[in-house]
Amino acid sequence: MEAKESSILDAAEKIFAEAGFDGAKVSDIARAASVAEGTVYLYYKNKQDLLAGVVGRFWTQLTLGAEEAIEPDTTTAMQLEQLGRYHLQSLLNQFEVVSLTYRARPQQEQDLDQVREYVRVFDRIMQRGVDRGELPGHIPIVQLRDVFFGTLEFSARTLKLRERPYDQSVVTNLLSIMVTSTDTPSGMTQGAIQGKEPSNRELMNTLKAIQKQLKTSGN
Amino acid sequence: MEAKESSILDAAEKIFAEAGFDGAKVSDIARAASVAEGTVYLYYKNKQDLLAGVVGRFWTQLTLGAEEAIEPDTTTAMQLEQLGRYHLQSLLNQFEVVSLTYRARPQQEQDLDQVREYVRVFDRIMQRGVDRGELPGHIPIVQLRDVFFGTLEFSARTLKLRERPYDQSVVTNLLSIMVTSTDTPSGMTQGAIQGKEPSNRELMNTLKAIQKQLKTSGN
DNA sequence: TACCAAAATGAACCAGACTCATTTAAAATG
DNA sequence: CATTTTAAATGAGTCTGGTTCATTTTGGTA
Repeated sequence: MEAKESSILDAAEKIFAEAGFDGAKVSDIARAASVAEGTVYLYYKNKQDLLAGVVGRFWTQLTLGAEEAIEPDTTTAMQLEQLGRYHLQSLLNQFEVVSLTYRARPQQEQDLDQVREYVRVFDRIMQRGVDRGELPGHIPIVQLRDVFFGTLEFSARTLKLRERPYDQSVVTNLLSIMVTSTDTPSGMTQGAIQGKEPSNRELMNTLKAIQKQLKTSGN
Repeated sequence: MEAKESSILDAAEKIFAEAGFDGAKVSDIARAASVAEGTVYLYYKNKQDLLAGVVGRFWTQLTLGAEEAIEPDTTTAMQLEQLGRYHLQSLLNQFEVVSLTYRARPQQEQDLDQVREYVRVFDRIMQRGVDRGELPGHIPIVQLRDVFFGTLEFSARTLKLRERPYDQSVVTNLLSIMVTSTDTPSGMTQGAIQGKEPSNRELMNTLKAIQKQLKTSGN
């Protein structure tokens, strides 16, 4: 039975989430899945592996959701904002599962390929942004990725800690510094420049210049 | 004996670092500290608590080091850069211990007051920066804090994962987006504007204007 | 209905965290 | 110093909970 495996995962997720990795007993998980203790080990090598299963599934689903949450035909800034919202919201909604990620085998190991997969969603958006000239390219994408996910994850923790709900401004502000313009809604389409407003591209260039300016002004 | 407690901590740090929390046996730690197993429990309620001790001490020392690493009489940008360098370097040097932090009782609990203490170093720098008008104040410090620490922590992981050494550009780039000008060395003193260069303050204002511009241009 | 392989079971096993009755060391007392 | 008192340290034994595996159950096939 295929369904049994996923029923075990469901149970594990539930128990892990409410008791933490150490607090969760395999016997409890087995009971919650209406299965004998030994059966769990038919599907997962050990408790650690079971955790990896739960966490892996979470990130896989997250990837699917992210791809849905992003409109393919909008600006990079907009896409980033969509991903940012989605990501922060997910972190908050499933905070316990996310925390478990850190219990899952310290880095390395292809245990968490799914996380890597998820991260690619971001990379694709950024690469496209650079190609379209919508992003100041002076900071490598890899670094921006750490800014993006690092910030959101820490923000989520902060919000949880203070028992605050989802806060849109976190995303907005993050993007304001990453792209130096963000919450520009859908209206801001590529070619369309309206009225006497300087184009975003122009502003972006000015900005770039200013930044260079600032960078060399000291010393 | 006071020294015994710290000798236990030393042993624990060593064993935890090389075997991870689950892999480390209390008996090994005891042996490494030349102490009977029961003695460990005289000083620490349980293994978890022992871990908290190790991690706590680490952050306390980090705080001390940070305060040393920061020149009190320089610009905010400079101080941030100093803290950034110091932080990233420490994360890399003591990566294993840092990772253990996440095993130490999921948030809440005053278990990790020491971390909170450390974070204040950042807050003080920022608050001073705002007071002196050296920072664009439109993003709350709390959020910038998450940007700062979140980014650096994720960057450290990335570097470790790719087996790369300390990379100064991470800090520089981070600050370039946070302060919109950073690696301005000590020369950039408050009042001193030299030559025909526009002052940083001026540039900052222009920037702010542009950002507002961009923010409203769409829609 | 009889047979077989795969799936499931749970009692038994065992590692390792934690306890506590006993021993050893240190301080206080006279 | 000898003696009592108090504190610190010990490690054998307890106990919890993850993991194994001989046995049973299930589901399909001849």
